[in-house]
Formats: sequence, structure tokens, C-alpha cells
Amino acid sequence: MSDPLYDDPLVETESASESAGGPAGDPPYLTALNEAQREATEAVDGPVLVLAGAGTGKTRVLTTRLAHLLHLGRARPYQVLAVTFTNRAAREMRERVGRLIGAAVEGLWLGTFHALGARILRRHAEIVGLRSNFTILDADDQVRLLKQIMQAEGVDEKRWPARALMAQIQSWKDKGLTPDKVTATEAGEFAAGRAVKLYTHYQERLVTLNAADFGDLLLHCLTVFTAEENILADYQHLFRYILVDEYQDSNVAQYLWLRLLAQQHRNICCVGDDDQSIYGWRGAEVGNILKFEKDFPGARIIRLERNYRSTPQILAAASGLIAQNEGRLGKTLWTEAGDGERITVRGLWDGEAEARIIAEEIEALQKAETSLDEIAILVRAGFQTREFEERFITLGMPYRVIGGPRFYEREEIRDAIAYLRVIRQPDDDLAFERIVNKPTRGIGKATLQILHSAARAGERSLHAAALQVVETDELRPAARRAVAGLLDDFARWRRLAESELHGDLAETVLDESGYTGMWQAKAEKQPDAPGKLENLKELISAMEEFEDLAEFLEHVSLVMEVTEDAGEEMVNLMTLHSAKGLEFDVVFLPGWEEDLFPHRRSLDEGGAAALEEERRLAYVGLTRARKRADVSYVANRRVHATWQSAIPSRFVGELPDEVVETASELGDYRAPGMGIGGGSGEGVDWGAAQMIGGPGWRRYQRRRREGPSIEGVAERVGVGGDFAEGERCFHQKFGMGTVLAVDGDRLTIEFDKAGSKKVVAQFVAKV
DNA sequence: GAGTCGCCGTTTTTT
DNA sequence: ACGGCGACTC
Repeated sequence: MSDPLYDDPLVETESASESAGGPAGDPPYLTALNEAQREATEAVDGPVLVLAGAGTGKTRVLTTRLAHLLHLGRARPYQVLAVTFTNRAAREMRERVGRLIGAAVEGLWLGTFHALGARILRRHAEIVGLRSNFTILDADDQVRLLKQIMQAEGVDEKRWPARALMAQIQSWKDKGLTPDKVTATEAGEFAAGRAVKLYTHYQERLVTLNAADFGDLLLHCLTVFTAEENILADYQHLFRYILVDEYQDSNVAQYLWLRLLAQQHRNICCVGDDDQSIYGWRGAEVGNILKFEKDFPGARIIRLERNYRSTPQILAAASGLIAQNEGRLGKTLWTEAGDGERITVRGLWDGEAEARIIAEEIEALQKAETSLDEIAILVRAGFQTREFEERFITLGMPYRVIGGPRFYEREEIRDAIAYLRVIRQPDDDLAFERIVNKPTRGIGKATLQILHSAARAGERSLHAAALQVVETDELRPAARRAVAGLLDDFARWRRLAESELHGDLAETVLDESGYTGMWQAKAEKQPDAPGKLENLKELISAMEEFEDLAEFLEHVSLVMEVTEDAGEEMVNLMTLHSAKGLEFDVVFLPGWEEDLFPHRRSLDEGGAAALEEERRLAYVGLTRARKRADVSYVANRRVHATWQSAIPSRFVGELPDEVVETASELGDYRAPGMGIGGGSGEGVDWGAAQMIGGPGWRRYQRRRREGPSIEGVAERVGVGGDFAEGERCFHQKFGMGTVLAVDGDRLTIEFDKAGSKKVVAQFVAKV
């Protein structure tokens, strides 16, 4: 496939199709596909839903299909819309399609929903009251803006946090609801029913700020499409073919957006896997994929079920697990791969032991020449990475945490960008406010207050208000000079922006504003100051990769991540959510405990549907593994401050016995010194604890699913309660202590060495 | 405008 | 336990 179909995006599609050979010879990219893949690739006309199980060559189908329809001459590159969810997926698709069609890839409308939404919206911004250079706000900006609005409206921020309102507004936007469309039932109880009013104000403020948030990038498009039929018709004609990746993750707004655009040609191909829908809590509608046939009558449904990634054991484990879900479209993954190991299930004493054992396994793998890049630890929640990190640091084992804090979210980077935002778009109050007194230049609260009221009175931005206020004597002379000085600086920088290269401009601005100087001055007191200066340098050099300031700022707001250069081999540490779409030779899945996975809060909020989503998450985790998957759980997990006893996840019990190998570290359950091994009937039912994790336990769990609640089991597994105040006791972790208080099975114990702690009676032994 | 105190929340997260 | 944030003080 070294010969691109197109060297030049302008090459005639017809001639390209001729050169590809007649009916006798299939183009080589087709013959490399299996039957289902080939069917999905060749069914270019009409609506098609491709149900692609994990590891079945989904991206390959998408990219080949795209190349194929260009090859057939059905469309020119700019007539094809290819949508993904993440920048990572967009990047991958761009690369892979580029390998097939060459430079023509640049002509495609290929990108994330949001990037494409922004691209369309910038062309028609005036229809929703924006200018085409509008700013894209991030979550931080949104919260600050909402706080201001809530303060102005006198909403008690303690009772109704701005973050919650942001989430609410986000979810309305995900559903395609502008403020006028939010119904009374959906308005909810937030701020005594004033949420919709706040939403309205928020949207108004965004217009004065010439800004849009992420949700707006799609929502405003919908408004444009509905308000201006001609514009919609233009796009409907333009996009002859539409391809959508990860369709199970689409929300209502995205669905509406696609449906409008696909209306004319109806050549829409959605690829997805209902079993991998894990973003329901963020507004994704599995319903979209389930009702595809209804939305697009006559749709072809093609299943990709042959898996090229994992061993039969891993597939069997994943399939057995996911089979417990109802409401699936149903797929059965199969593979021709022969061998493989069973998946390992380990029960361990606590999180520390878990980190230690997994690290040992990784060291063994390393000795056996497995690259660390091919090993991943996938956790349910971010805090779980900590124990592993600590362990890796003491061992000197290189690791990377994927999805940690991001470059563009760092304070100094956001500040620097705020300066650039104000230069490009003076009405961006949020950016202006961020840096107006950073470094301190004598523009304090009082001054800002005056600027704010002037802005409100004149219904204009802070920057515009400031320009006017400095002409009057409303401000004290010192403040007036300071504001005037800053405005002059900005005017000068703005002129400079026209001649200077944007990288140099940034350097000048950070220098002249005193921003760099501020961190240099702080270097003595703040140990992270040098690092921040480094980051600023990195930012400036990163800017040089972009055409101009506008393009750079667009990148910053739409692509928050920074592509990491492949350097040293490292173990990968990330949440199950961020692992979707990735694959590794070896995957460790720690923390399979009730309340952590499936997560308690998820279950509390979403009930049965949420449990199924958690199960899909487990499915995603397992199917990331090519050769080996190790599941583990612990008996004791420290949550926040206190130790909690834990029960193995019900998902452990749902793994088919035939493909599970129970590891023998279970001995850890009866840790030496517990002094309870023989104490039958007293304190802890260690018979039950020994059973945990073994095949017997899994049967027990399976039985339990049909039976009563978890609470009942907790009572049977560990019966606390017969401790008395003042009694002496022993705890594996904290040693000897005296019981201070008894609250059901929770004991407050004054330990001789460790001080006073709350622990669960189950893990304390009498002496 | 910087420093200190006390209170709250603490799943997943892209864009 | 801990960090972040708002309120308060100097």
C-alpha cells in the first residue's frame, strides 16, 4: 500500500478509478480483508451500521472504506465527512487513511465532532450572534463565568455549586436543548428552579464575550441548520458520504447533527459496539445505535465478530461476562488463535500487596523480554494509580500515567494563553480577568469592580469598558495609570501581532508583561517556579508548529492533550475509560471489588442500567489484552482516611470457571499474626474469607446474584458486633489496640502505635 | 495583596 | 488524609 491512490488532492477521481484495474482484479487493499470486513467496506451506498466487536478490525474497515469510495470515484475528498470522538482517533484515522490515499487526506472533513462543529460554526457564526473569531471556553472558564452569573443572581453558591450547574447545562446541551427548549420537567430543582434562567443568562453572556463552550460547537450548528435551510442544504449536498466512529458514544446533539447532515444522500456509515458504550454518564445514548435501523430505514447491519487481538481464553472471559447484560444487539466474538493462558484471578490482602505483586509480575515479564510499553494497569478510578506509582518509584520502574493533568491546563500555560487570547479577541473577559493583575500591577479588586459595573452598564466587555473608563476620572490616579498602561501594552502587542511571528510575539508579551519575571522572582519561594518557566519555553516552541496564532489557539482549545514523543519504554497506568481503543500484550485489572468496581456511586445513581455500563467497562478492560489478563481484588482497601473491608466484585464471579486460574496468593488472607485462624465462630468467619476468590466463591457469588442484597452477604462474611468497649484487640496493619467505641460493625480503636482509627470489626481479632 | 483558617467533597472525562 | 476555595485578617 505504498502507492497512494492520490498524490494530488485535485487528481480526477475517474482517472484514479481507471488506474485501479478493471473488474478482473480487486484492488489489493480489499483482498486483505475478511468477508465481513469486505462487506462493510464495499457497501458504500445507503445507511450502514457496522457492529464491530473489540479487536475485529474496526479502524481498518473505516479507513479502507474511505479509501475505497474515493477510489470508486463516488466522491472527492472534500465531499466526505469522517467523524471521531477523540483527537487520538482522528489522528490515527488521518495517518492510516493518508497511507492509503496520500495527500488527498488533507481534503477530507476528518476530525472530532467538536473540531468539525467549530469549523462549520466559524463560517456561520453571525447567525448565532458570534463573530468568526469567537473564543472556545474550557471547563474552568465556564465555571468562573457561571459563578459570576450566580453571584449576580444572588444564588447561594454553597448550596448550589457552579460546577453542578455547569454539568446540568452541559447535559442539556448534550441533549440538543437550547434554554427555550428545556421543559419544566427537565428544569429540575437546581437553585429552586432557576437553573434555566441561569442557563439563559449564561448563553447571553457568552454572546457578549464572543465565546462558545464545547457544547455550543454542536448546539449552535443545529441552530444554524434549522434557522437557515439554505446553509443546511449546502452541507447536505456537500457531504456525499458520512462515516462515524464509536457511534455508541454519540449523544443526542451529535445524533441530530449527523441525521441532519445525512438527510440528502443517506450514505451514512456508523461503526460502533454497543458492548463498549461506557460514557452514558456523560450523555452518550446507547439508544442511538440500538435504533439505527429505525432512523435509517433499509439500513444494512454488518457484524464484525472475528477477533484478531486476543487469545481464546481472554475472549471467553470477556464474552462470558458481557453475556450477563440484557439489551444488547448481540455479537459473538471468535478467533482462530490457538493457545493462550487462562486469565489469572488473585485475591490479596490490601492495596499495597496488590501493587507489590503486580510490580513483581511486571519485573518478571520484563526479564522475559516483554516491552513495558506492552503492559498496562487499568483501574476504575484515578486515585487507584497512586499505590502503583509509589511502588514503581521505589523500584525505579519507569511508568506513565495516561490521562493525568494536562499541559494546557497548567496554571502558567493558561495564563500565557490568556494573554494571547486577549490580543486576538479583546472581548474575552475571562482571559482578561485572569491576567489583568498577574503579575500584580496595582489593578486590585476595587478597580476591577469599577470596570465590571462599567461593563455591565454599557453592556460591553471589560476591555471595552476599561478603554472608556480610563478617559474619565472614575479611577484613582494610580489605578488609572495602571489600567491605561495595560491597555497600551495590549494595543501595542496587537499591532505587533500583525508583523511578528506568533512564537516571537508570545515571547515578547510574556517578557514585557512581566509574567516571566514574576516566576523568576518567585523561584526562591516556590520550588515549582523553574519548572513553570520551562513549560513556558515549551509552549513557545510548540507554537511554532502552527501556521498562525488563530490556528494555535484553536488547537489549544480543541486538542487539550500534547502528543507525547515515544521515548523510554514505560508501564502504562490509566483508567478503564481512557483505555478504550488501546491494546496491550498484558493487562492488569486491579481493584475488582464491590463498591469500587462496580462503583457504588454509579450504582446508586443509575441502578440496573449503570450496573450494565460498569460491566461493559469490565468488558472493555479485558478485551484490551492480547495475550494475558490478570484480575485482582483485595480484602482491605483504604478509602480516603479509613480502612474498608472489601468483597470481591460480582464481576469476578461472572468470569467463566473454565478460563480462570485462581492464583495461590490467597494465603495472604490469613495473614500471620491475625490470631484468628482457629477461632471458629468468633469475630470473623474465615471459612468464608478463605473461600473468597476460589471457584467456590465464584459459584457463591453467582448464586448470590439471584438472591438478596449485598448487605446480607456482608453480614455473613464478617460478623462484627461482639466487641465491647475497652476490649483489647489486634489488627494486621495497626497492631495492638483498645476498642473505644462500637457502632454496629464499625469500631473506633485507639491503637498503641498508630493512634485512633475507625476500622471494620471483620478485620480486627480478639486477643 | 499575601497569608491563614476552616469547611467541603472526594467515579469515570472528551472535547 | 488531603487539597481547593472562600472568607477573613494584617
